[in-house]
Amino acid sequence: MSFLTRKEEIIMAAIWKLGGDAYGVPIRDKVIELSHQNIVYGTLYNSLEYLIRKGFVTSRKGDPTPERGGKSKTIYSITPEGEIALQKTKKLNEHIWEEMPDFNFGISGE
Amino acid sequence: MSFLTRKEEIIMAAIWKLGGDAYGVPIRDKVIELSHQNIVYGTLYNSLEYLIRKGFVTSRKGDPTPERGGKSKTIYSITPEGEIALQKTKKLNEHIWEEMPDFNFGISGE
DNA sequence: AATGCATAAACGACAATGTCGATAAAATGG
DNA sequence: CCATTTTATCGACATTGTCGTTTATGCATT
Repeated sequence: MSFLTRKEEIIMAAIWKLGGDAYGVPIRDKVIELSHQNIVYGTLYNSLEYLIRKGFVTSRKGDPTPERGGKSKTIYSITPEGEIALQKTKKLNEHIWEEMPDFNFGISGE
Repeated sequence: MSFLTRKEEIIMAAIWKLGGDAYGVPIRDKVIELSHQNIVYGTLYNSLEYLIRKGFVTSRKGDPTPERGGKSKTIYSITPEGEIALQKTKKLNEHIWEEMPDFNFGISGE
């Protein structure tokens, strides 16, 4: 495709809204908040892997200062290429939806 | 997911903009116009199949009055469920992109 | 220091979608 | 009939999406 997939878009937007980099748990929370849909960690980390392969995201190990426990956090950051991809996706969205003729869109009841 | 995928979204939007139903060739043209990306028929018809399975689109054979030749056209139409899916996708887009903090978004040069 | 608990990430198998090139089917004009 | 045009379908393979399970790591309590 060359655009972000829907899932990628949501995940990238989530990281973006978290300031451009964040680790798995808050990313997941934000994805759920944005999409109103659950996402399990397996799915999230897999998708992040795809994004890394494409060069839209990088990852690095975080500080070894966990509050309570757990593996060391992996911080995911959006790359410049990732920003561009996000921007292109935004443009695509706008283009797709502009001047959308309304037949009976959203007027189901009256 | 439960949302339309990116490809599905583009194809649905294309049919929508064509008045709610259309056959393969104009759909393809519209998809290319909307996405600025090529799409081969194999891809298009496959995706249409997925949409049919999901109940977002129906198909029927068109009039047997081709201009020059070709198999009889297959007309694809958006169902009420398809409209709803399209609407949900639109809402999702809006939600994802609202209040998007601009770091240096789109300001690459100066 | 062992055990259990909580947190974070990674694995692995399989399903769903996306992609492309090649092929088939139908109709018309010569 | 045959070549050409138009439309649709097939089939193989790549990429993404999904989920349940497992591993790693550190803190707290005994």
